[in-house]
Amino acid sequence: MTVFALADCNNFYVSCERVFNPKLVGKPVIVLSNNDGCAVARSNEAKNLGIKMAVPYFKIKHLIDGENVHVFSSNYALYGDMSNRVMQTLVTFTPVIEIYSIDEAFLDFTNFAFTNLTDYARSIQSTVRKNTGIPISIGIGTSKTLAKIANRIAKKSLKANGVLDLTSSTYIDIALEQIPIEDVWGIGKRYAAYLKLINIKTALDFKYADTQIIKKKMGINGVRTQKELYGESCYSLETTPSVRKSVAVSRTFKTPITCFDELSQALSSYISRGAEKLREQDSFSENMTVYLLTNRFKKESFYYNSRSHVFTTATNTTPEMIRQGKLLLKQIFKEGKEYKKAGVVFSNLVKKGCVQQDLFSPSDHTRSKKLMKAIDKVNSQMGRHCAQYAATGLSKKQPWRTSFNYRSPAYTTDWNQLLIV
DNA sequence: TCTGGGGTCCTAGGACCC
DNA sequence: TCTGGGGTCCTAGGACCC
Repeated sequence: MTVFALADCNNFYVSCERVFNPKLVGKPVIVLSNNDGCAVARSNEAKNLGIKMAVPYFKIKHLIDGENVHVFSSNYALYGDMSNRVMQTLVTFTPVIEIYSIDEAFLDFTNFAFTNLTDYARSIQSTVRKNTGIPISIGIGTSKTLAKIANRIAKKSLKANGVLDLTSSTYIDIALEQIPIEDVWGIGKRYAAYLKLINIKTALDFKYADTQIIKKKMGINGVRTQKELYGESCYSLETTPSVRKSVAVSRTFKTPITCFDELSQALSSYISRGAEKLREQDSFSENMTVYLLTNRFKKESFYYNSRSHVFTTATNTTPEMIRQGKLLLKQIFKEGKEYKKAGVVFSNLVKKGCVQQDLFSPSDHTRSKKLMKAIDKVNSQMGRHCAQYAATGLSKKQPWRTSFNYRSPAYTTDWNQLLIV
């Protein structure tokens, strides 16, 4: 039988801010999404004030001012680096680990037969805290879904205090009864709404529900989730990070754009970033999709359109992609609209060495490959936007640039922003 | 006034093949 | 009058995750 532990950082982005700013401990703190749009991380104190996940900033402004909530813009350089530190510590406790997201990892405890798992988890918890300053919770179960549920309870229950071992079958059903159906891993808003209609309200209801009904409505994954609640593991640990099957870059603009040239600059910079990501993982793209849209909250005037291009030979060369991207943009751009967001998706990715060449127009990419390599090197040594394409615009004050008005310093990744004590 | 970004997988249906 | 069966591949859309 498998045994998995899920280690999950508590209110991760907020905890990262607190490590370098201890005055924030015990106070309500939130971290906002791009353009300071929505609350994407909340301290427990902020949650207790009723600030919900992903709520727009402008809707809670009164609360923030009234209750003295500390507000931060997203600081991805800091969170990414802190995440690495946490993961590096976790690896020292078991080499069999799946880094599931920026703040979560599954650990394989399967062969820890002579270990008290709760004690072991507590020592992981305290070591991570000591090494990084980040508080984590750990849930243990015989399937990933049960480990997730154990983690959820570990976080909320005072008695569990951050660690819960749910491998003993005696307690599983008691735990499942406390879990609302929408909190089960794999069951989102849509399925939860349906399940409640047919009187499946908790994880326990789901476990003992008619499998045929689940299969019909939710397909094979619904059945898997049900099995996982029985403790039968259907999702194994993915220990080797898999290469991406698609790469996307998109941004919402701070202020709407009406002008084609500005839109084209924004899109060119997203394509440029996407091409960099492709080169980072040695992938080439066969298919590029460009899309744009107006404010999705103004339903009456909403406009969305997209167009794709298939490259004869898969590529990751920025200028070639920008050229095609602009052609696609021209096809979907409509005069007089107020655009709020644009993006690009690269799909049908091919690994280096597997790119199908064109028999009738064989091309030599040696020069462009050298150029891309040189540009990537400059940018990695001198900073991301050091060398860029003119198509992305030369002005620093483009209206489409994402704003971060409350961003903390990059304490751990920039010599000029070190914490001064 | 103001509302994020980046992914994965599954399924149904259409086109096509023999 | 009466029109089969089995299979693959691709795509769009819908669901989910963080």
